[in-house]
Amino acid sequence: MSMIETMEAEGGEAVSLHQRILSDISEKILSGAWAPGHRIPFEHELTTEYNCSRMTVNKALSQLAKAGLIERRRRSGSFVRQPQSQAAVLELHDIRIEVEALGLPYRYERLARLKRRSSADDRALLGLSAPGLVLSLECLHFAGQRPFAHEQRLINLAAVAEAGEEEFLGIAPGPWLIGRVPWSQAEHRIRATAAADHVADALDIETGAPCLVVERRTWSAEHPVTHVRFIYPAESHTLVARFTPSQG
Amino acid sequence: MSMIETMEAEGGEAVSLHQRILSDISEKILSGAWAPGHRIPFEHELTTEYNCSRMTVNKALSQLAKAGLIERRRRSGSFVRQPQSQAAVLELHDIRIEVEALGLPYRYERLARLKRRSSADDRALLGLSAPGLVLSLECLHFAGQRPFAHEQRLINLAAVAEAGEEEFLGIAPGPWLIGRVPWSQAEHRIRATAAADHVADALDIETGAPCLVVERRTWSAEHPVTHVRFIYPAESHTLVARFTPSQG
DNA sequence: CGTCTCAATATGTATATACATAATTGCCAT
DNA sequence: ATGGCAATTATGTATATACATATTGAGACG
Repeated sequence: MSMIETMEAEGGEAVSLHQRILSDISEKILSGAWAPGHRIPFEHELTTEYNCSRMTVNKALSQLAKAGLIERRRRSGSFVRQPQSQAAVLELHDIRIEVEALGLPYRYERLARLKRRSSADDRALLGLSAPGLVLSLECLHFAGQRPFAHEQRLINLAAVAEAGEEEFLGIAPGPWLIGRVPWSQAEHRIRATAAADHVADALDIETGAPCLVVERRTWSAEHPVTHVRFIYPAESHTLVARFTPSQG
Repeated sequence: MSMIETMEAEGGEAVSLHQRILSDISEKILSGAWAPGHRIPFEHELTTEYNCSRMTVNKALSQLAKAGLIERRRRSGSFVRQPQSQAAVLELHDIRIEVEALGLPYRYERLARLKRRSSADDRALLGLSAPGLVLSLECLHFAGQRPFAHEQRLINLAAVAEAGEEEFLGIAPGPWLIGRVPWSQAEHRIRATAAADHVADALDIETGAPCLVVERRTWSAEHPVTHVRFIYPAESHTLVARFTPSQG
């Protein structure tokens, strides 16, 4: 009776059962169909519902528990946990606007520009699988006399061909892209780091000084568009995000 | 020959094998002993090293892969991924969950606790206008053996009187508050900084080393509830946030 | 000399089974 | 009633096994 059907689980996609259980239950929880506190079916019941072994159900539920969506109690069952995730509103920030909000004159400078075939690093940053042309840019943003942020950017020319003809001397890549490419998804990574020589020079700070790094990847309809890394000298910059719980 | 020894794996703690494999490998990666790109032993080899079945090893490695610490390639093996730990969405994050998602044992320690009348600084941080009682806490969160985050917290006792009776020895203030106080608004500030003496000591890093600072203020129905400042050693931590435009 | 095929290999997913552990239920004796 | 002691139950962890699937590497062939 062993008949491993990794695919085509009764007319579906080519997904593993494990995945299917996971998404089914996540769906029910995130959609609110199963409210916080609700007891989800016992492993035993899911076993018959999905016609699989307890191990499979158990693995999926354990993962949901680790992700914080459910809470498991021996002898009692598994329950939907209360809060829910809060969407972060970190907005695509425009450095010019930030600087001008401080009442300081904004200035932009393009340091370097290079069109090349994507390296493995480039592809990793952009999330590309196949090689192709990319545009690599390095820029500086000033607030008054002082360097405010260092920008290192990759643009996937397969997605935005016209960028290959632009020099980016008079306009920063951010505003240029926003006007041209509708983005459908973005991912931010925020961390602290010690300034490397190269960047420290550009920002006129000491090598090793703490900096805030904001990296952003943007997709347009599943196509990777650009990757950008902003480096701000510490103390000069704070990100602010506000939340209101998405109701209870 | 089945002899499930959930405990006392050759003179150790009462930890599951699964956990032990997870922390062993995480430890090697996070400490740098296994550099990015390094091929970790095949499942087959770990099977003999830990004297267990492949399923157990497989579960642990799959979890590490999901946590982003390693990358698995069929026919080639499993490799340490480049950057560092990531995880942590920019929600109301629970440090315990972050740490456990890395497969490391979580430990919490309260360093200091002080009930006092609010100073001007306290009021500024909490956003209070009138003086009153506050509870000041200092805590440390560990991932395995190493300090993971330093927490400095103020609780407005006018809003949460019961907190004054709690020692916070067995439970961290975050989870304690979440279970008790419905929050209606929160504000995050994120920046980089150089570790001050005091914090560097606690985190076991060098004074002046770059750190990521996450501050959060929380309100419940217009009443300031708490202000907390988490300090993470740089490189050990990255915030990740995903967006999809909310259309308009 | 390139390329095509095939076997070997490491991971991926699933099963059936076994025993451990914690919590609740219910029963029994006091 | 009630305090304590099983029995039951649901989850937790581990094993051995089976087959799927992707990729590498070596050998066959045009």
